[in-house]
Amino acid sequence: MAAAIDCFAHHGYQGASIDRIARAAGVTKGALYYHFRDKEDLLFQAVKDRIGEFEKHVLAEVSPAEDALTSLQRVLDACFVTATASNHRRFIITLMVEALDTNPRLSDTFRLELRNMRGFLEDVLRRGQAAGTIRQDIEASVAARLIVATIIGGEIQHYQDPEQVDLRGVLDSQLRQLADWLTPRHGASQARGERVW
Amino acid sequence: MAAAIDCFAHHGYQGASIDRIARAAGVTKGALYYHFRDKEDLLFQAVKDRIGEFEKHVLAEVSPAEDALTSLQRVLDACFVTATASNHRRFIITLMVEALDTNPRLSDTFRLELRNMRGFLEDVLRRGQAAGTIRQDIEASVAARLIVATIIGGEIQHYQDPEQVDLRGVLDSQLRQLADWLTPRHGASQARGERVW
Amino acid sequence: MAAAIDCFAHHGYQGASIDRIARAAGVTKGALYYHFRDKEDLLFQAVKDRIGEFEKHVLAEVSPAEDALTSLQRVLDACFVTATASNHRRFIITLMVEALDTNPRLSDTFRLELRNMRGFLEDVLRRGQAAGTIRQDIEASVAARLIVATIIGGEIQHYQDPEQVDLRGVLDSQLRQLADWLTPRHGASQARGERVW
Amino acid sequence: MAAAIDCFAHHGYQGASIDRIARAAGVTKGALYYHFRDKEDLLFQAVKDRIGEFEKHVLAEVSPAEDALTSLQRVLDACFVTATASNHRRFIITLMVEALDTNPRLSDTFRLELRNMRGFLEDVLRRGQAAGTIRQDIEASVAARLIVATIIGGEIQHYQDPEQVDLRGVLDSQLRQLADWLTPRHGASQARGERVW
DNA sequence: AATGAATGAGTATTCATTCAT
DNA sequence: TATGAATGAATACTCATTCAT
Repeated sequence: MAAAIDCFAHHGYQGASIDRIARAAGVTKGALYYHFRDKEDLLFQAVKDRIGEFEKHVLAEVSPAEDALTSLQRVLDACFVTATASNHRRFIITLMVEALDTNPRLSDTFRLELRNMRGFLEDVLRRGQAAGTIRQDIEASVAARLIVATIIGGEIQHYQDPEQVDLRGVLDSQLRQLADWLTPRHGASQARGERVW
Repeated sequence: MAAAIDCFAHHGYQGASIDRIARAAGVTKGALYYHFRDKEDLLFQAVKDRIGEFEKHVLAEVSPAEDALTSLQRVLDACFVTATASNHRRFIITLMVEALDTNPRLSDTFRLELRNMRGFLEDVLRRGQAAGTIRQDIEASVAARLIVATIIGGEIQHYQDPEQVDLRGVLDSQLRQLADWLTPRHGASQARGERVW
Repeated sequence: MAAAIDCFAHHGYQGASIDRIARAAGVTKGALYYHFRDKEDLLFQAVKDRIGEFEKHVLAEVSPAEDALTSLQRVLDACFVTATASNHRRFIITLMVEALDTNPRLSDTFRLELRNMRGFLEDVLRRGQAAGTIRQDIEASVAARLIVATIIGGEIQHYQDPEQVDLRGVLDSQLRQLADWLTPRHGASQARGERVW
Repeated sequence: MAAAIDCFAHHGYQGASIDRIARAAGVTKGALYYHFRDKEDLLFQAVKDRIGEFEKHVLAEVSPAEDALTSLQRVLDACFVTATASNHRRFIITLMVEALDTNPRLSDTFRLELRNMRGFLEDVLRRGQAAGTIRQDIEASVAARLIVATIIGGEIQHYQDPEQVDLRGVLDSQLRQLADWLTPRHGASQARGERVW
């Protein structure tokens, strides 16, 4: 399975041949087919495995009690760890893009995962708004989309150009930007309580 | 060529067979091989074509004289147009992710393009800082990375889940966020002129 | 196609590998796949070809004007020729039995062919009855079934055991039996005109 | 073994995978290989089992003392029972045709069985001729071949097209035809004792 | 007596590429 | 310029068989 994830992460679904995966795993193709129904099954098991692991990681780190910005930091840290320690974020991003039009069932899985992630962030932000640590005039769902966008876009830039784009740096600056933007101000529009988002 | 771009955009490089491209183009495989050395050549011509077109589009729209935020809006609009009118942004994003490990030469091309784009945005921001319309305490290069990240991440979320993620909406909210964040404040830290980014 | 028919006739559908057929035909597998969509397509083309040829042969030999028994002889002769000169009857019988449960579409084709053949014989017999050369008390449809049964059964015995079962001899004796049985008698039951079949 | 016979009967030898047989039998492949040397061994045991059972059935039903036509009826009845109650006739016919060229050893077995059957029928007919209930001018061996032919041909038509070809009906009409044909006449040629068969 | 895991040769099929015409 | 036929290597997958346990 580890070998499969590695191959999928680097070559994509179509590019990772069963032959290569088997060789990487040090077994024969027959052995793979004994454990997995077909290539798609292998892929799905791998995807489920990794998504589950990521969600577990996030849920373990983020406690509902704490401050919204701290929670945000925890999520970004989880992304960093799973993106660098294992190659598992890359695995997911590579396959998500490849699946867009080619594999509806896989695409469904990823769509659901991103929805979950946006939903999770939305909750965090709403709790922050209730606690008064997050601006009221920002729509949580819109902000969640922006956060997810920056994470994905940052990761891709990093994979593309590790020399110029340091993932840690991107995530840190992103967090500072978000803190800057999400924290209540003491200016005029805020005082009037208008919702501009 | 249009047929090739379409096939590549939807099925990726590996998934788009010469046969399918030829059929989509209404010619035979032999005809393709008369005009292009091989599949990779076809891909490169397609990529060059589209990247060039996008850059032309942006450069035509953005005039160096105007306000930084207006320029930013122009860039986002260009992204929107090329992402929806043709499928050419999707073509680029799909192939960029697929190429990451599998095609170094193609990956180089995309790396260069993203560097260009970040450089372009950096220039715009720096001009804004010089004109005083953009906060001084933000590092232009870091902000450029964030902008590119949100664009790419927003697009991917949109392709993934068009029902829940409306590209126009994402880009608009992104522009408002950037305006909010990049515009000079009249608070304390700003006054002191510290650079926190 | 000739090579394919030969392979199918001797090894059956499952036993005839594309590899073997291609080698027998002196081309590569790719060439086969250029001309036929898949193995089943190749089989169907072959079956259609041979069934059509057999039917043409029979229809060319049998003129509606002539005596019923002469027509019968012509049909049996056609079976003999196509069973020995080419291997095409064997091809059909082998595949018909193999297809029984495994290939519904092919089985349908064969079902239709046997129905055609029974229908054809029925017509011949009915014309004989109308002309008074065939007993009235025999139901044409039942007799048609018996005739087809003896042909198929005779062929199979011949393929099974060519030393002991000479196809020519079986068909000849069969014709004599049929003549003996189908020709009107001058005995009692016949005089009374009862239909016992 | 029952599961194997069932699988072989429906899918043929090549089409019945060890896996499927094992699953149908509710055991693992390993268990099969403990009891049978290989797939061919399994097949041979199954064939021997069924052929033996059929012969026992026939011999138990047919007593040498009785009338030839009654014996014939008994044989046809045995065919009917073993063809419908179990699927064992079908098993034999399917495999017999498949084995023709592909499995010489199996083909030998079937050749022997058909020879036995023809020999058995020949004996019955000869006894009938000795007793005067069967026409003298028919060669017993030729008639035996015809009888076997009609049985096999009738069965195949029935398996092929159960809606149009009712096995019971075919066998009944066949028996009546045989009775009609084999019974001594009181006409001219018969009186002269010529052998036309 | 039986299992579960594994093997390796084989199967149908695809696909980038070539080439005579 | 373009086609149609062909190639050969690669691909996903199957299956009879083996074997340690």
